[in-house]
Amino acid sequence: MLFRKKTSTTNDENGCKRCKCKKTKCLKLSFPCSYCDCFAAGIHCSDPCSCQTCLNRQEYQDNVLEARRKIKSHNPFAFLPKVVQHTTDILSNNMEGANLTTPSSARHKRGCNCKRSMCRKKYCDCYQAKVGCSSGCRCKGCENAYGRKEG
DNA sequence: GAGTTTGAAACT
DNA sequence: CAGTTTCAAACTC
Ligand SMILES: [Zn+2]
Ligand SMILES: [Zn+2]
Ligand SMILES: [Zn+2]
Ligand SMILES: [Zn+2]
Ligand SMILES: [Zn+2]
Ligand SMILES: [Zn+2]
Repeated sequence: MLFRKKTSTTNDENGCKRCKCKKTKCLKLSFPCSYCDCFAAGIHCSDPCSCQTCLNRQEYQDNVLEARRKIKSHNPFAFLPKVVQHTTDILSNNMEGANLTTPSSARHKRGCNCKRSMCRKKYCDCYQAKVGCSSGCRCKGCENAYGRKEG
């Protein structure tokens, strides 16, 4: 087993996320889209990351924790260490539970809101997760290959 | 690799 | 809560 060349931009199977953040210092959330995936995953940036002025590192854990606290203050579910909850609908495509979701579904992730991609590309969180869209989605013209939203 | 498109996080 | 801004990833070339 030699080191594999990482030509792909997707995360490695080992958990490396390989972000490329520039303005957020890797201290903002992301599910996978938007902002830093490393920070959202609760891990520090690693070698393969191409981020600039990264603060998501052990040396700056003070900043990391501060950023986490700030986000948690608004979203208690945002960064719980152990995502024991049903992580949502989006991964299971079922919303009957529908309880919890305290403030405003907090970590939200309840469904996509695609307008132009028609849920046919990874811009759509549902498609990225390989699940069909559900009633929780507000997509328009849904064409999710894993299942269209009812309607 | 540079440039465009996209939708969610963050902000107001 | 809704509208706008900001942002990095997905995508295209
Ligand atoms: Zn980052
Ligand atoms: Zn990173
Ligand atoms: Zn980083
Ligand atoms: Zn979608
Ligand atoms: Zn969806
Ligand atoms: Zn959809």
